[in-house]
Amino acid sequence: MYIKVLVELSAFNIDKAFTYHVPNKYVDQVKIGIRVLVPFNNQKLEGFVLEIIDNIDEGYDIKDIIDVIDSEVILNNELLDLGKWLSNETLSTLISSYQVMLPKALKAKNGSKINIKYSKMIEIDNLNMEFSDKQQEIINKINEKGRCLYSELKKINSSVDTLLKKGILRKIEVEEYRREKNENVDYPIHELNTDQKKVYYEVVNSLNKNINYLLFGITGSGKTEVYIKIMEKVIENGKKCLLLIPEITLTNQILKRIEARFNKVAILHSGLSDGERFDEYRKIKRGEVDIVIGTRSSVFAPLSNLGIIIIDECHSENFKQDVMPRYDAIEVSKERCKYHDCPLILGSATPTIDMYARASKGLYKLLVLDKRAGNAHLPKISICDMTEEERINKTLFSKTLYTKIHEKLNKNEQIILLQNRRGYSSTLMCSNCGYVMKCPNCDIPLTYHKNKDIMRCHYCGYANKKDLVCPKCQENMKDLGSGTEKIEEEIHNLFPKARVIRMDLDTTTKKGSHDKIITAFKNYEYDILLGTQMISKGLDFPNVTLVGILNADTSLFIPSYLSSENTYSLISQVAGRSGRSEKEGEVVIQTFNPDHYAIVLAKSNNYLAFYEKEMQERLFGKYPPFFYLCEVIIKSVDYDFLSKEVNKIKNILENRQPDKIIIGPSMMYPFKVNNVNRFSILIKYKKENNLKNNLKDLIEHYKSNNKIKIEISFNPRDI
DNA sequence: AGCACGCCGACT
DNA sequence: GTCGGCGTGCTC
Repeated sequence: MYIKVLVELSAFNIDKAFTYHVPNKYVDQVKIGIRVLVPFNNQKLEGFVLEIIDNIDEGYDIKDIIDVIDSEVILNNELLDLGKWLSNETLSTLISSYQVMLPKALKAKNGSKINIKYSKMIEIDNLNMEFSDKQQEIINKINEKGRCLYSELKKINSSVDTLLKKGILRKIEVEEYRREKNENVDYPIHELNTDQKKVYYEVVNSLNKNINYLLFGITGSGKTEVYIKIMEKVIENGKKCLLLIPEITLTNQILKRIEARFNKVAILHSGLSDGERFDEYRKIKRGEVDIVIGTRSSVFAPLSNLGIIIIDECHSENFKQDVMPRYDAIEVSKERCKYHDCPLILGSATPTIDMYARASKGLYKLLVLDKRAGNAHLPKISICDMTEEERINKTLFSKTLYTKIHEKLNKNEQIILLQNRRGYSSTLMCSNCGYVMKCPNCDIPLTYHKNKDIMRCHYCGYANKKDLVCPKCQENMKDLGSGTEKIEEEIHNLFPKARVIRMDLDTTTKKGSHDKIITAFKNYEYDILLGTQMISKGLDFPNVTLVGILNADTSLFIPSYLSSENTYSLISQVAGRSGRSEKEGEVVIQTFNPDHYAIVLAKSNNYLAFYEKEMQERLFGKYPPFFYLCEVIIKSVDYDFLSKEVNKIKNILENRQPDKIIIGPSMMYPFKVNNVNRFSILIKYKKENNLKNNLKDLIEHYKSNNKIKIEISFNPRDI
């Protein structure tokens, strides 16, 4: 018996199945889709069995496999095919496509061991004697439940050991799932209103059809309740549901709500430990859950009879992965729904222009919820012109916002403040010559972290002590910019009695810290929640009546064709956190560009007008949805060699694709990450016209050159 | 990717 | 003389 094995290394020049011989003692255990250990170029590597063949005609010196790793199939037929589709679709290595679908415990990676956790349980083996009172107590306890944890019995009294020795009891090992279940919280079940019912019936009446829906529902319109009712119906039909959300901030919130309604739920996100994720994955694979909730990569969850995929906050750029394989979970979902012949729902209060355009063309079926559910109303939004407004003590707070915050604090209502830090990190700069401290590995300024008093690189994690004086001119280094930490300080000064909690990258690194912050704020242990982007989506705090956007312009000035879309979306989303119950909500937007259409139209909540205006801009700038984009990323440690090659590559592409607009090569930002220099070439096109084949040729050409790496990103969401 | 082989400089 | 720097080639 011979097998074709795809080994764990991800490089284009070895991204193919190698042939191995299976010794007789392993023949019964080898199946397609399991992992085996093989010798490979003086190494021991793990790999996936892709094919079984009886005889071979190659002239290689074929080696024996060393070991069989799995007894159960890791990659079933759907996943095997999906991986092939994915690597072809994203021009990634096949092995990277398989690896991304699996939890760490099941990836092909020699030497990584993540085990199943067992607990020691005690059962009754043979009752053949008289017992003392103490012994009887143990026996009764076990009889109650059938089996008991050894550690618990031991706590009652130690006669459990005697009974074990005598063969009255026996010890068995039982698989345990590590994630502790949330204590059940009661969530009110809402009756669907007329609009919600319309959406519900539309979907439920075609559950066995492969339709892609775009659910355009304003913030607070009750999308989640509609999802829940639809999922109930899917489960009633004996099928499983997959619910994707953009980031882990939201997982616990939505998990609690879903677990209050359904028993069998699994969750997958990066905040879980490797062991926990392994356990959740096994539950899913064994068919023990009806619903999987998770972030991007859970789109590959091994549900065998999928009945629906719902992608909440589908406008989020988090659904696109920005390392190889550069896939879009929305496109993968479409593929999986096609396979399972079931619907896909893309839900958002602010669909991307691209999505809405598809809906207008009939590629997505549009569903609309344009009123807030219950007695809630949309908040009153006011724009605060920072070029005119008086500021309090030279802080970032305008008089308007300052006054409103005081008002709300006095009424015991809560406040959310958004510090949109993107592209605006706080660093130290020389007050004389403008010198800033940069990362030695990546060419970006280091960010100053006041709580630890260090400078840190947000890309590679490099950290160093801060320079007290400028190394060039010996002047003092000054704190520049306004990270959340600095604003927190300002709030303390301006509102000394207010209880403030901060939520950003720094305060949420620890496991479970997201949830702690959100829960504490929800329980009114704090008056003000200060945070970055991560507080903008999905959170539901009934007592919040004021949202302040401290600087709405930062996202507007990012040099990206998506900057208006992202600004509109961010403002609408964060504004949507205000006034979610009976109390009237307010929003204050501080901006230096009070006339910009993204801000003006976000204020009036006029998505359609924004869509029309933005479509004109996109047409003018030759951007999606009028043109497709493809980014060719070229990396090398060797700068001189790289800069020569990127120009060659541009010329090759221009010669082969005269029908396309080719921009660049340009230096990526940041240019250097971990000492690797990066250029990109942007391709704009209307028709594919052999583009993929030409890019494949390019990869083929450079695959044996290990000085240069090429990666392709179709429909990039970060340029 | 990562290991061996091979060819050149500077050290016990 | 040898240790070790990294350029090149190859992996069933």
